[in-house]
Amino acid sequence: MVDVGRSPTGSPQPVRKPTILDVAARAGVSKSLVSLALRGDAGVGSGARARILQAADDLGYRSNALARALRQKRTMLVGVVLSSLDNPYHTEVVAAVEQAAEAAGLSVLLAHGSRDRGRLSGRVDALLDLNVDGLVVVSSWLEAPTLQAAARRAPVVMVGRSLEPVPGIDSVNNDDELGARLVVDHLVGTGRQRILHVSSSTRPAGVARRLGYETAMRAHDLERFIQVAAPDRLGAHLADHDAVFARNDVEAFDVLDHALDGGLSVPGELAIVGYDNSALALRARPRLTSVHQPRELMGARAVQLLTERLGGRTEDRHDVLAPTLVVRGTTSG
Amino acid sequence: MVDVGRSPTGSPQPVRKPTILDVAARAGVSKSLVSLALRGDAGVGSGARARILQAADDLGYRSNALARALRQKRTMLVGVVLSSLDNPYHTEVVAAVEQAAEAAGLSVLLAHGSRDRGRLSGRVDALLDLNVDGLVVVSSWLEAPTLQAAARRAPVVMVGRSLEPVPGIDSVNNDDELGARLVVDHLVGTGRQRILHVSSSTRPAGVARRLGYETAMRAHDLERFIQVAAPDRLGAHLADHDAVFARNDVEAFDVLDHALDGGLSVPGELAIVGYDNSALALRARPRLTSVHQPRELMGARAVQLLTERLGGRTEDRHDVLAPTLVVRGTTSG
DNA sequence: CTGTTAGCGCGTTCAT
DNA sequence: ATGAACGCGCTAACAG
Repeated sequence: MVDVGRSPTGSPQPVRKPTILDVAARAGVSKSLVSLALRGDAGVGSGARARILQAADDLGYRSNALARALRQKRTMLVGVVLSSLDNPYHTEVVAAVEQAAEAAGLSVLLAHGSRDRGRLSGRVDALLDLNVDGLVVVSSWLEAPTLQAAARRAPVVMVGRSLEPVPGIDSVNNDDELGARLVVDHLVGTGRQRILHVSSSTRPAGVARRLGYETAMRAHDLERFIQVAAPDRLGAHLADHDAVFARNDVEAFDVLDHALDGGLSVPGELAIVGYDNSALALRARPRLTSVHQPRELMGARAVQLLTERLGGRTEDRHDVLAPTLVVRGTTSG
Repeated sequence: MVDVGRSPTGSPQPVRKPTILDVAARAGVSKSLVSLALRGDAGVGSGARARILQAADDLGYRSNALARALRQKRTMLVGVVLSSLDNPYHTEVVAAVEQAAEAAGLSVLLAHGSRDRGRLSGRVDALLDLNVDGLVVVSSWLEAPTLQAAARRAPVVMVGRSLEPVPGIDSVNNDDELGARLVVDHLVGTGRQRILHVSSSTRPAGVARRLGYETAMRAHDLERFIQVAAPDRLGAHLADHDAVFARNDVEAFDVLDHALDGGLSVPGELAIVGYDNSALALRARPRLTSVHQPRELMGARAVQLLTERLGGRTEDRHDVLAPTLVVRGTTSG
């Protein structure tokens, strides 16, 4: 019962992980040949190959990814940084990136850093320290210097809008101004005039959407109303309007909540539109009209841009995809 | 303009990352001393130390985490696997684990694997291949063999319930049976009798909650009603009951949605209770009564169990924390 | 005390 | 099919 490696409780520590040398010894060949065989190199005799595979299997050998990465300088890993686990849209983008990465034979590691600059850039470093082959940023909280420093270590693609375009990093975004215009046009087309724009933050995307709202409202020759406070401080504001265009679904959801609390009928007295068309839009009652960002496409493009960089491209690319409006209960019915 | 390292677009590739040797050369010392100095070893002359730090700074040197991990066999990394990015409760648990890990000086890497066995266990391997010091599993989809194999490589802690306790891995969980009893007692205490339990799945936690429901109902000498289909196939079922206890908040939210669609008043005609007390509970209208799992505590315990294992503990531990009921609008008002 | 040399850790790669 | 060198940082043993 002195069976190290399998204590009564099935403990973890004991067994030193077998290395390539153990496999080589067991198969009676050199470690070089083991390396070749395990990676399916053609020039390995079938006898040796069989013995090697057998030995590796017996020992439960797994090559040490660290050692390999150290030598090859590539990991087939792409890091994804995100600052918000609780905004469904962000996690949906992440899922899309994962899917595209997997299709490209890349493995995704996530690092999450709440909305704190320091922590977040620490997470970026953690990923880069692992020598990820590329980085996808799903957060607008990283500052240009941090991003550029990162880009010096690995290709970086930003999904979503950064404050200013950062030289050296690619981006995939939707056309926020167009999205805002779709919203305003739709609302005006259904007879709304006093359209309030709600945006609690000055995140880049929010700014772009606000500009889009202003432009579109001007085009319709309508008065602009902008509420920059958080939705829960809307107070009696809502009653003065017949529609709200919120910066994103999260805020639209909150606006809806407040409107209903205030006894307003939606969409009767107040129409509400969100942005992102996230899962939240489908949880709202009534269902939330929202601007759809083509996340699958965006995720796929992000990975594509990354692999292009890895392939040698050096010019920056900034893809802008067209959003679409999904009309639901908060503006019709 | 042959300035490699800073192409016109600020390209990434060029500059070979400086190694410890570069720093040593620049400071005119051996690489050993650089290593010592950078890690704050006492026995380094202040002159040398200054020159080394200066050199490192000039070069923007960052030690290669891979090389270090390879040597030291520890990474100060803890991997977190999760199978659902869209269940708020899961991401809340992850956030709690992150916070606790950070407090313990550990850095968290996330791997996400939808609800597919194969993919998920692939993600586990990816993390282990990076030599994470420990693994926290926030998913009930990993099978015992996979978990045990993982535990052979690093300490594994499961947050939440696995089908069977897996020897060799620790766990932190809430008492699902108690949670269910709290729900039933509360409902009965407010005059409900025909309480339907809704559970679309047979995940371990769901099973435990169902058992708890049955036990509690029996204790009250009440008839048990169990609906195992997804909430959207509830049909007219709801009208036959005066309360629903759903397996988790996601399903409770859906039940609420259907009840309202069906013209039932909540909580008047139908009371609804969820489980997890996730962000979703606060998005529902009326607000969802739900069983609170102490996630911060659970996250902290998970990290604690991990560090204990790293410290040498070999007996399994299974922490069970007490849930509490948070009463809100779907059962009162 | 301060600093150096030598070699390890593990897998890949190249010349033989 | 193999030995030797390599990638990069850590560390035990040793010299000044």
